[in-house]
Amino acid sequence: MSRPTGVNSEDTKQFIVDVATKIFEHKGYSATSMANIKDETNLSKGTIYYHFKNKEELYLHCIQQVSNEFIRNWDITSQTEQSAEKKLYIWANLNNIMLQKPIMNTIQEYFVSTNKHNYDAVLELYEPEFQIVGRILEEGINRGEFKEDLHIEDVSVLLYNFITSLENAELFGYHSSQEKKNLYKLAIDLIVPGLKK
Amino acid sequence: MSRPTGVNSEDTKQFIVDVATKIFEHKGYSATSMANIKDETNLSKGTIYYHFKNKEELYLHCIQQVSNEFIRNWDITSQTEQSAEKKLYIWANLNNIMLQKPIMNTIQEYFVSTNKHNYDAVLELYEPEFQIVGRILEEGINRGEFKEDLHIEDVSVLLYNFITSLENAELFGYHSSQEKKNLYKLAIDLIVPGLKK
Amino acid sequence: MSRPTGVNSEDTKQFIVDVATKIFEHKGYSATSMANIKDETNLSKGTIYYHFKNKEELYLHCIQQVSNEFIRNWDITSQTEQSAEKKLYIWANLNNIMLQKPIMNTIQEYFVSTNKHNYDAVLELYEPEFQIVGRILEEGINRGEFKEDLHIEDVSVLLYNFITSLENAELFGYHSSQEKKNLYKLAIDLIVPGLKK
Amino acid sequence: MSRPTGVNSEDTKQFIVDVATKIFEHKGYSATSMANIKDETNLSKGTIYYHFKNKEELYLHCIQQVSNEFIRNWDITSQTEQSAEKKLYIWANLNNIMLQKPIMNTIQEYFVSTNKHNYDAVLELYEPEFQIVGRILEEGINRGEFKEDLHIEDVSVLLYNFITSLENAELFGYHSSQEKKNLYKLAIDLIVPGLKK
DNA sequence: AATGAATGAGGCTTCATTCAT
DNA sequence: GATGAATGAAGCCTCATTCAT
Repeated sequence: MSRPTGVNSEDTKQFIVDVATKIFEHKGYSATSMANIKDETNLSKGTIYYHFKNKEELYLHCIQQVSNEFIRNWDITSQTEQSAEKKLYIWANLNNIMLQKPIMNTIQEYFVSTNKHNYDAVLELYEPEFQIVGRILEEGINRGEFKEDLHIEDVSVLLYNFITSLENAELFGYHSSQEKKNLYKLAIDLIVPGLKK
Repeated sequence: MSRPTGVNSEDTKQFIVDVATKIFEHKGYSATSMANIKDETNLSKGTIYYHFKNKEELYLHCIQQVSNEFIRNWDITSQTEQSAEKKLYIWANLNNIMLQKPIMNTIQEYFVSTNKHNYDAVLELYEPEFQIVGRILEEGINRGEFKEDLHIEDVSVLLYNFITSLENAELFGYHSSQEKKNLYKLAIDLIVPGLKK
Repeated sequence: MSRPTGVNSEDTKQFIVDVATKIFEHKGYSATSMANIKDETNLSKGTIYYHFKNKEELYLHCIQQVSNEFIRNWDITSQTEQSAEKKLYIWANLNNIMLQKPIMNTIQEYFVSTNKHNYDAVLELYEPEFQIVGRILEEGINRGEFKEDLHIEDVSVLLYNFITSLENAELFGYHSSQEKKNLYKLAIDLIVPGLKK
Repeated sequence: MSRPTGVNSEDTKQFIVDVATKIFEHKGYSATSMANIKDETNLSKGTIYYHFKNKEELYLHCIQQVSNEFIRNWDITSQTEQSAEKKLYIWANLNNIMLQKPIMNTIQEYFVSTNKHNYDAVLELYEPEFQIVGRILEEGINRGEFKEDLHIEDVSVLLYNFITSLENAELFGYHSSQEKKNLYKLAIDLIVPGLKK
């Protein structure tokens, strides 16, 4: 990722967010330093602080953008009329493609390391992504694909955590893109029988 | 948690581990400072360093102990002859009871924030716990309960991540003990159909 | 030594080096603390670390500068055509004037206390100064002043150590400038007969 | 060096001094820690503090012993009737053999790092060794070997520093025992013509 | 005599942040 | 808009020393 040349304020800000996101994804909130971001962007500390009040604001900006991007991608990918089951596979695959690292893995750490105590505020951050699962389930029930007595709320939580937990796949030796793709698919394979009528 | 009075080296060491584990669980590796541990134990910095070479060693000691404890508990709980399915429920429940926070959630962060690159070393840390799942699956297949073509390796990873990801339940509003218990149970309910013949 | 007012990065850096050099000369490597340097400069710890990666780099910077200064001075002082014998006196006197403390006395301690094992790296540090002696000897032999069978390498080591060891003169009660000057001169008086034909 | 077996208090104390001397010689005063000495002796910290009030006392004890040993050795070696010139060679050689490290190289560092300001106290520490040189010179003059107008005081300082500075020989690539021996001999070769009539 | 657990001051370094230019 | 020098709190760790046993 290289610094935009026809520099304009908004570009610089976006550039910082992009670089910072990569680092936060990789190192989490506390372990990422403003110096890391400065080094990786080749900008000055002053510039970063010109665009963002502090580390926290920059972090939240990154989170927000990744979340929005995911939603946008999902909206595009899922438009076509398809079965809820198919949509689960698409959703899992999108999670894999976008490697939704920060959302689950770093938000929690960010919260405790900044001594926040209001969990509701966390939830808000990934509420939109979380609702995607709920909507798929709802659709599946309405279409008669899934069991009618599924407790959507609970199952959403389970599915959401199940899929996002796979960002750790790397740790378990799933390095190639294809291996990961298969793992995400297998996850849905495994869960679908429990959902279907 | 209050300081043991009949002071003896091993007691002090164990006391530090117990306190530190709680803090690491709560704040993760980087966000936990040695000062935190000093304050919470009411011991001096020197004493903590007398018992542990450095923060990393203390952390690994904590991880190890939690892991061992889990294994020990599992060995006791799972002795009786039971179906693999039943064992999955017992295993999930044990995960809930022991709130296996540090293992999955902080190890990854620890690794990245300490610039470790050797993934094998991480795996080793929770290998024993991880194998539990594998053995249940194997047993289920041998007993004819589960599908013969299950890829044990992959499914272990999925199940392990699935269940350990639920340590985030709190975030999603599952506060009471009973709510959590139900969630863990529901997770198995959901996955069992995908495993069974 | 007082803080420069027309603050500019390079000035600050140089100011730190100048202050640090004095302290390292006086206390050696291990006994000099960054806090000493902070106190003596009236700068903040952060500022010192902004200019120098760590204590070691700062120390080496000081060493380097003192060495360079000596070489520069020598190059100026020794330009004129003179006998090798005369040059020895000039060289000894320059050593006295510049009080080459750190080079011999602290480098060794620095090396050991930082667990360095590569002797070549030490040598490099004062190689340039060391070569001065060699060149004087060579010149003396070529000019027919000194014995032809002098082993330049060995004698350089001896002369270099001889003269630099006199930085301890203070310890032996040589306090006034004149007393020291005489001592350095006497050293050459004493050694010259052994060199001459 | 291994711990004496027929343990008795005085043996233990001596053992500590012997081990500590080696470490002080190698690392100097500040860089040597009581933990180093504990590790190297395989004794407990308590034991070391039982025998020595503190690090400083232990250090001075070591210095004292090395100095005494040197004097004792010198007294034995130099008894026989010989020329002053010959004695210089013997003295230089003894310096080489005993590797008189701590005396010159660490005392200075010890003094500054402990904020001592009374130089006389340093001198006292190695006065006895220092006097050896003076006595050789005196003898040389009385015997008619050396110039009558030698300023014994000054020349002693020069000779003493000259020879003790060679403890750095290692740094200059003189590793083998034979190489060092030659260097010490060459030093005297070089200086003798300046002393002789 | 000997031990080793405990202490807290102080050492090196990193960090988020500010601000004059 | 952008820079980078400066700051001081806080982080990790080592050290000499004490003391109950």
